[in-house]
Amino acid sequence: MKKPSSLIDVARRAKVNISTVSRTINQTGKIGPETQARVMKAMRELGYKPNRVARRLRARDASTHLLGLIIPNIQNIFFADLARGVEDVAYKNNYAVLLCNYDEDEAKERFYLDVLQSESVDGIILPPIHETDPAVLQVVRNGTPVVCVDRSLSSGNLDKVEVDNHTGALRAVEHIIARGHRRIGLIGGPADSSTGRERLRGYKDAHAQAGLAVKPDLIRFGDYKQASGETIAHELLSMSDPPTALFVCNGLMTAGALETIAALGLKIPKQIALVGFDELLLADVFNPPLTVVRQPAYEVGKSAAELLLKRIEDPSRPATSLKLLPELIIRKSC
Amino acid sequence: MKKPSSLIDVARRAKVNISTVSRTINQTGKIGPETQARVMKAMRELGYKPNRVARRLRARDASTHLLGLIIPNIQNIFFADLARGVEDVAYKNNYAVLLCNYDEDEAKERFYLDVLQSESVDGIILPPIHETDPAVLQVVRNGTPVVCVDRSLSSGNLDKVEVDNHTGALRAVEHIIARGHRRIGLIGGPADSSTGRERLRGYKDAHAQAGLAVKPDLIRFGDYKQASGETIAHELLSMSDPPTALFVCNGLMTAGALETIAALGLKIPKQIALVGFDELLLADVFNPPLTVVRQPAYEVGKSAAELLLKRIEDPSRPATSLKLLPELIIRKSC
DNA sequence: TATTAACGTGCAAACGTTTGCGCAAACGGC
DNA sequence: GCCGTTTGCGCAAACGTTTGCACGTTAATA
Repeated sequence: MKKPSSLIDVARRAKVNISTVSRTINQTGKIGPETQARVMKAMRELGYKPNRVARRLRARDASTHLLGLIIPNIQNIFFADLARGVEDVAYKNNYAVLLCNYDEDEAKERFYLDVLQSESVDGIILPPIHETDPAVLQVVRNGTPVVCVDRSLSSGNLDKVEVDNHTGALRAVEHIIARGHRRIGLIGGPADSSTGRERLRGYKDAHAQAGLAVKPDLIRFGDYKQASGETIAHELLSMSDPPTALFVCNGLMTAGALETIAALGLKIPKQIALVGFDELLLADVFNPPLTVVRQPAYEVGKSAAELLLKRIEDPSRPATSLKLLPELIIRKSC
Repeated sequence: MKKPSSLIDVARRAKVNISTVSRTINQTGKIGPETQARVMKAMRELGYKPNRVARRLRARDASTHLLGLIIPNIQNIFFADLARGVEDVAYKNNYAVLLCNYDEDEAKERFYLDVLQSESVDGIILPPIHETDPAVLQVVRNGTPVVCVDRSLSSGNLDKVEVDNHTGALRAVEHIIARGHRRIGLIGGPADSSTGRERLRGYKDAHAQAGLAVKPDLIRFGDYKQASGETIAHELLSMSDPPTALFVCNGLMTAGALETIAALGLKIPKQIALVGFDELLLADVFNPPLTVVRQPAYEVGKSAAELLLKRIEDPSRPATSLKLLPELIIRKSC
């Protein structure tokens, strides 16, 4: 392992003190122009790159240009898009992002939370695993800037950016009802997640608005993974009096439900109509094209990163809460 | 920002020297059992977490339990799966991974390469942006363990794990030919990428085997993004004598090509047959179900991480080169 | 011309670890 | 009972930065 050059090497070569080198790099303090030139030259010649580790160790208050992003599952396109959003604004501002994948596993979330704090990142972006997440609260109390995305945390007034899940689900189910359906199956998110609950609320409110009773046996809760969409769709569709339409609460479960529908040989939308949450890669060229609620995933990530950067700059600013509107894209599946 | 407890705090509370604390944590050196117990107790009481930054600063040779992963595009499901593979083995071995997204942008790749070195990660996994990538070579010369995935680097004998792109493409095009097609359009990868070239070679070899001439005007090179699949498919399909089948060299471009086919109102496979590289989320429930070459993306990531861990442990071990076989999944689109 | 202020730079401490060295006490073999 | 080894632990240096303080020089003000 060849040792990279350090401040000391540069200082020696430029015949100045290391503090002078440090100051020219960071543009802090007054340095004479010719000294500055000498230092720059030495840096170029040595190919000097500041050591981020040492920098972070020393300046635990100063900005260390590292962000943490903890997401449930990178294979879920929603989070991939979100990650891209934070990545892009981070890069524009010369920040790097440490991306962790916790797979909805609480132990793993803790592990990564520890790692991120221990790496002394400037701030963390994450969807809390559930609404009272003590580990996250602890991090907040430690003073690390945190912004919640997608799901919210009940306590603490944090910066957060979410999607308006209630409205999204409401519009979707309104649309389903307008199409004449009366028995609408719900493949929901986890009951203890804010997204799952909000979407459920939208589902119920749409029923109430239309004067329809909700039938509890048509409501099931999945875990946002493909397999659960598949099995729940199967349960629902093999009822003696099955629903005529399905509202599926995320993209992966929608794919699962589609598997089941295909396996059962059902025709969409005639035999079973379907509206999904999340835009999918082939949704618009699917047969039939899928009616979905598109979440502005990229924008969520982007806004969250911008908020986090602002908070890092000014830790005392009041917490901002953004709620982005999803868009109902009406195609042919319902 | 509440200051977390350090070795010093623990040492004070346990009434020992900090070196003793360090040694009990790392199980290095002989420590008496009762001292050890006292230290453990103090650590528990203070909720002590070692500071990874300080640790890395000090022990630039010792293992710091941080891996770097640089990928072209997290929104490409292939890389998401790959990332999951490395993530999983990293987590099992108590490593965290710093995930960076360079979007096929050379400047961004440099930036992240610098960051990772500057963070003194234990090792880096990446698909080189092209075959002679000086920035990567420089990192290797510095002594940082590197394993290449997906794409290879011409020089240097590095650990690498790739997919057998030639065989994958060969089987795919053999299949297309066996279905009776003679004019096969290729929507290829970038000409300067090893994957693009290998898949092209498979395409050509399949033609040669069948005694078919390859028609240069049926061969186009995309950039692995959806838009290029869309435009190239359009070019190809609006020729006066268009191809009867398309071989599309990655998943995103396949989605793009499907957009065009849908827009043109062409029937698959009667009017245009199609085989894609990469398994897609809805491929098997698509209408018709898509014939694809499935790349073992997760396994690539997994193997790469395992290789990297081995190399970190024993830097002098001979370089291993793995080539994983893709699988042709024959469905209905060709 | 004398007093200040500003400027440019160096010195050294601090961040939280790991680790080579040293030393006292305990121990074993003769 | 003496010497050499082992055991258990402390001391202090080192990793590469940033930054408060001090100090000499020059320029501005009275």
